[in-house]
Order: sequence, then C-alpha cells, then structure tokens
Amino acid sequence: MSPKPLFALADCNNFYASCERLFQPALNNKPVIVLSNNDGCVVARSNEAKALGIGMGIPFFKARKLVQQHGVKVFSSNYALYGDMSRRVMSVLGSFCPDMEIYSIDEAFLQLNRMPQPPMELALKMRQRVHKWTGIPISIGIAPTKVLAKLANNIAKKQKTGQFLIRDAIDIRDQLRQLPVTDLWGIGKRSTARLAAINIHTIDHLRQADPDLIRRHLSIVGERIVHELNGISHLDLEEIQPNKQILCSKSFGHRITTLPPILEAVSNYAARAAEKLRTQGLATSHLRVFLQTGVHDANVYLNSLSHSFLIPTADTRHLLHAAKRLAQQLFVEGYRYQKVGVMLLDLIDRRLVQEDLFLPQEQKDKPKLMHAIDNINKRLGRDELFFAAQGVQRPWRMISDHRSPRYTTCWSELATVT
DNA sequence: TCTGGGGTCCTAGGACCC
DNA sequence: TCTGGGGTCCTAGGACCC
Repeated sequence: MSPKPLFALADCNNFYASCERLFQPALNNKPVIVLSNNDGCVVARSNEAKALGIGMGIPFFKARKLVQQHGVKVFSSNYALYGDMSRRVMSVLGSFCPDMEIYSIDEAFLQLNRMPQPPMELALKMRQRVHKWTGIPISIGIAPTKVLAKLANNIAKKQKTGQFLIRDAIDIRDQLRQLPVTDLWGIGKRSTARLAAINIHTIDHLRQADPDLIRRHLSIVGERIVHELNGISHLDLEEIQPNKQILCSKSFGHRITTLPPILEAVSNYAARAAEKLRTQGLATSHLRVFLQTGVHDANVYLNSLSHSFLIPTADTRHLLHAAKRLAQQLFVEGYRYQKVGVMLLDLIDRRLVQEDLFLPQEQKDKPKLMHAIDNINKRLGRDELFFAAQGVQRPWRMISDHRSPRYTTCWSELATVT
C-alpha cells in the first residue's frame, strides 16, 4: 500500500515579471508589468505593481494612467525567454522529486509521500536551490490534496513566508474558512454565482456541504472539490499526455477588412500548427478554421468551417491548402475582422497512420521535406524558411512594442556585460 | 482607438446499432 | 392503434485554468 498522498504545489512568483527582472536587476523593487500578446492586457505584475492597484487581466489602456504616474516599467510578452526559464526551474524541481506534474509554464505539482525528509524542510531546500540556480523566486504549498495544496500556496504567498503546510482538513485555519469560494481552484465566476444561490459563500460552507447537492449544481467537478477540501484526494498527478488539439490563433495588430491579409495570416497559423504537430510526432485528420470580428464590436461576425483528411497528415502543404480554402469560404465582405485561427483535432501518433497505396505522389506527405524545413528553422531561427503563402511584409502582425531581448535563446540577443 | 492565446474536462442531445 | 432498452460515438457548448 502506498503512503497517504501529500501534494506540493510549487509556483513561481509573478513569473513573467520575475523573468524580465533577471536581466535588468535595476528593476528589482520597482513596479513592472508584462502584457499579453498584441499588448492587449496585463498578464503579470510585480508586487510593487500590484500594490499600485493595477489589476490582473485588465486592458492595458485602462492601466496607462497609473503606468505613467508611477513610472511602471512595461514589457510585451517574450515567450522565448519565459519558456526557457520555465524549463530550467522545472528541471531543478524534478531533481528533488521525480514524481512531478508540470501543470503550467510556472507551476508544478509534486507528490511528496515517498520522500524521506520532512516536507517543510524539503520545501525550503527546493526554494533556495531554485532561486540560487535560476534566479526565480518560488512559493510552495503542501497538503493532502491538490485543491488544498493550491490553497496552501495562496497562503504562502499572502503571508510572504514562501511556504505553507496544511496537514489535514481540520488544519484549515479560521482565516481560511472565511475566504470566498471563488478563491478555490476550479470555482470560477459562474460556479460562485450558482453556489451563492444556495447560500454557499465561503470555503468552509462548501467544505461542509452535501456532496450530492453540490453535484447537482456543479456536476462532478464541484463534487470532487468538496471531497478534496475534506482531505480526500480525488485528483492525482497526471502523466504527460500528447495534445488532443493544437490551436494557433492571434489577433491582428489592427482590424482587417480584406481577404488577402487574412489568407496570409491563416497560412502562417497553419504552418505553425503543422510544425507543432510534427514536434510532437502527431498527425491530424481534422482541421478547423475560424474567423471573427471582436466580440465587443458593433457588427459581430463569428464563424468556423472544418475539413477532414481521409488520411491523417502532418504536411504543411496539405494543411495550408485546406486552411486557405476554408478561410476563403468564411470571408464575408463588410466586416472588420479581428482574429483568425487554425485548430487541429483528432490527433494521432504519426507512426500509426495507414498510408494509401494508390494515392498520387503529389498528394502524399513528404516527411523528409518537412523534416528538413523544421531542422533549418530550428537551427537558424523560426521562419528562416517559410512558404510563400505566408507572406513577407505581414502587416497584420501583432503589436509587440515593449519586447525585451531573447536573452537565453538567441545568439544575437545575449545579455552583454559592460 | 485600444480587452490574449492555448489548453482541458464535463454534459446533453442526436445518430446509430443490435 | 400500439413502437424498447441499452449501448456507443460524435458534436456543440459551457466552464474553468494559467
């Protein structure tokens, strides 16, 4: 019998902001924010920026005044940098405890129940080593279930102790009981409203609620949370699974009213999606393209179309062809388009694809050609080699006015010492 | 003027089969 | 006139997360 579960959630503090500060230490103790793609909204804030009252997820233009008033340093998101720093943090964590699930770019769950050291001692060592080796500060919450570990992590952050242990459900302190249900992992806006309708407002209300009642209102997802709050683990570490879908989509830098730039953009996303597909050794048999105006626009258009491949493919040429044709069909004159996207579904392992003997040569996948393209782009940088349909000028490209250098992944942008 | 992108899981309902 | 029950698979839509 395996020992009782004990989960740790390790989470990087203000991850994107911390990454930016690594290479500009002058920004330590200064307010820093990082923007989403297209410089649309605020997705990360240093503690100083939080203290100024800059909210999470708010559109950038609403924060502009505060930014100017207090000289907040602004960055566009730099995923090459964050992805690389994330890999470094995760590899340090993994060296402590191999039972690890990388949950997001800045979070990992660890199963500590087979570790010989006392959990809090171990947590301290992990935090120190991650900080020393990568420069990134992390917080760790520990508890018998994932939902409680998330909660413990919140407390660790709020108390600035950097780590917090919830031994069992009874250990939930009074202050925690008063917290609103919306602070819980898995309880969003809708669920909060539904719970309020049956007079459940705090975490403790929910913990004591009848699981069947909660199931009727919030489905099995809600029921599991009730059990997890009571220290009964219903959510395990999850193994890394191949993706079930691949989505490539970005808003245009500016609204677009004509077809040609849309075709260029959709070609780019199809090519990028194909690349991701091949990196994971997958093939797709179902491609969907969607085209839309902004949802807040006066004149809204939202539509999507699909194409099925008889034989699953991972060939950029086939995906590109299908995506362009669908985009053409979707396009209607008279709208100001904001976004186009390509979705690949029904993904399977490429080695399992059954080829069609009688298919004409030109319709077959060309894995060697694709491999060559991928290799060149990997060595020389993304988009060194691309299809003509992807366009050269790319006027529709997203706005990224404040991006920092790719310090750790690009030779020409390495940090220099002066 | 300006509001991200990339995912997962669950449920309900329809089609279809025996 | 009367028309089952149980199962699977698929899809769309909802909700949530970082």
